[in-house]
Amino acid sequence: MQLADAKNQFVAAWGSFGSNWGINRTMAQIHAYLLVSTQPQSTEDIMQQLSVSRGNANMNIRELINWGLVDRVVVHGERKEYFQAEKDIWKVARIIVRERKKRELEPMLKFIESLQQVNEGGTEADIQAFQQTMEGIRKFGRQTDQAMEAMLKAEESWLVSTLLKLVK
Amino acid sequence: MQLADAKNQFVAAWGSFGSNWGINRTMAQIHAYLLVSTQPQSTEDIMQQLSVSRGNANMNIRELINWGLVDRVVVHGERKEYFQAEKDIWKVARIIVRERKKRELEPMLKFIESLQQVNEGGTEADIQAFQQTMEGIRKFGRQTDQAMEAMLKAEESWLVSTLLKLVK
DNA sequence: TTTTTCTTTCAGAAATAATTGAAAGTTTAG
DNA sequence: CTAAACTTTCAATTATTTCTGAAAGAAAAA
Repeated sequence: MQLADAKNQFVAAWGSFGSNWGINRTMAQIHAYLLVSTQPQSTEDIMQQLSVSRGNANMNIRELINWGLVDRVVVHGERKEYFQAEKDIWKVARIIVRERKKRELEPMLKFIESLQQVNEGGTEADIQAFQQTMEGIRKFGRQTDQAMEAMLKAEESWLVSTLLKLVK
Repeated sequence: MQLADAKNQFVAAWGSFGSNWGINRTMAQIHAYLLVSTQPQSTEDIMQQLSVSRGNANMNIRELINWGLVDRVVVHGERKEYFQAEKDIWKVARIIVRERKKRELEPMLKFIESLQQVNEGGTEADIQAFQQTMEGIRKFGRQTDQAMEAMLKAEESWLVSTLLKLVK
């Protein structure tokens, strides 16, 4: 199999994988493209390789930098900006977990907790049922939060080395 | 706080939370609505409460049943179908993990593995760099897959009780 | 069988999200 | 300072996803 074909397939697949998870296609594709580029790439390179406009490229590169998945790098003697992706997949995963935890999980948990203050507008039993449903979600959310926290602090091998033992 | 308000807020929030994760808004809202309903609800109920069309309601209910998150139930003496959601959040989480693992993670892993067969079209170093990137993703994917497998088999408390120890 | 009740389908419409590209803004070089 | 090189912005356009509602299909009742 040809290297160039494999890279193209990877970029396309990463794009559609991303959109299944609420990440826009172009952002995921740029990330994939930088992951399989050996050299830092310019905006022009990205526009040309992925056939996207300058505005689109700029916006999504910026968002990737924002997440901490991509860095600007200076290429000696060149004026324009170049970009490269973090290649260590474990670091990438940690960044994504950290960001989604902060941006989505934590606000959701606060919200659920605020809903537990219900105290009128229904029978005792109805209120209790609602509170229990919220409590289930809250507990699960807290556990997920703690698990993510653990992952962020743990070593690369945390998952398998400990969980496999657990299953046995 | 009023019970009815809390329920409405929950439905709305769950809908927008879902769309951040690639789940369509109405599907998430129907799920949320059934989660906070004490009685099984009919299609009519759902249409009315969420202000959605019959087609939309039908389609998303079916998809929820497909995932295993919602069941059809027979209400004594009634002809039409009623629906209720699984209320145990841990069961819900397991179902979602199982389905996404099957639908997305496993196919992605197969695909990445297929890309590791690259063997021409670049310098030795370039090919190696690509293969290493793929290997990183593959390893991470395999570990995630195993962790999910562990979760599916483990008890409710698997996350915290074991991972917190790990962090210390 | 015929009617009634309920469920499913799907083409078109509406809503939402992503993208373009030209213009404005910024930075560096001369 | 002025021009050139590069980056950012954003209104308008395009693409994608979701939703509607009427019609067709199915199942139960009469």
